[in-house]
Amino acid sequence: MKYTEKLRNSGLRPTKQRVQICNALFDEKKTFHFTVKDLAKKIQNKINSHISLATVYNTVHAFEKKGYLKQIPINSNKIYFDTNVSEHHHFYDLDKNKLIDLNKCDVGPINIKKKINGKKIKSVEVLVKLEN
Amino acid sequence: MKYTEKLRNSGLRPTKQRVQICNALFDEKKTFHFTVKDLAKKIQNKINSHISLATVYNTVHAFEKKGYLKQIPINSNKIYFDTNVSEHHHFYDLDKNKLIDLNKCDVGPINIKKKINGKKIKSVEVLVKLEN
DNA sequence: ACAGCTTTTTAGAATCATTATAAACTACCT
DNA sequence: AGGTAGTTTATAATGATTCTAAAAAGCTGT
Ligand SMILES: [Mn+2]
Ligand SMILES: [Mn+2]
Ligand SMILES: [Zn+2]
Ligand SMILES: [Zn+2]
Repeated sequence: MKYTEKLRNSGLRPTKQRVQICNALFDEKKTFHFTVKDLAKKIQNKINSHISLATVYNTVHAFEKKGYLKQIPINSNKIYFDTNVSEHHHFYDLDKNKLIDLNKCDVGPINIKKKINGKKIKSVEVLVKLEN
Repeated sequence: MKYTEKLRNSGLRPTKQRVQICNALFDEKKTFHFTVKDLAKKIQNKINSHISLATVYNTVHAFEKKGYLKQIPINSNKIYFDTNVSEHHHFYDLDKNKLIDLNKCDVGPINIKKKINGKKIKSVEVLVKLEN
């Protein structure tokens, strides 16, 4: 199987559900943005067995912890995830309510001048809000 | 009253509740970050009358629409607001779960190279995640 | 001050995303 | 195959936010 090793290597048992979620997430030609609800629906349409919503939540969080997915910082009461885990940024179209990728090369280098004692920078993410 | 004109000028009737919310938000020496629940609690402690949580929600949203407050882009299922409406950015301390201001001058100029047809940029916000 | 009209406040209910529970099931090891 | 720890599941619980519709308050003209 395509994803059994990936899962096993990060200490996650390659269950049928996890492999199906991997298929939905990582088989696509293009990376994409999603909420857990979106993803669960997508999987139901793809396969004809049912995966519990709780399992999709659990798995998405496990994958995020392993770095297979990341969350997108945005002010919403829903959490948006990204299958593109490379360093990149986002446009947020306020009218269509849609996220659009900004590759790292689409944004000039970002220089954080302030330091916080004893803390190190884990990530730097830019959100560019768009209107008409 | 200190805030009646401000409210009236933006088409909001200066009710007792709105003025009290203004006091809690804008009388502080320093700007701050909050959730609506936080703010409601702060107000209850300050005054000894009660303001409905729904009113605090309504008012915070009205103020945001008028530009007196802004939301902070962060991946959380709670919405964080900021009384600092100037162009600035944020550190997010992942361990303490706390937001820290980055003044505009703490971050070098940000150059967005990509354009989206027919859209204009409303804001550019940076979130810098910190870990130990 | 008062009537008439509009906006606002309010308690409570409804909604919706997310997390917790704990029993049934499955993968893995020997 | 049997034992054990990890996983899935339906369902309940939680918690933030929004909705509702009736009561209260603000405003304008008299
Ligand atoms: Mn992406
Ligand atoms: Mn601030
Ligand atoms: Zn992205
Ligand atoms: Zn701030």
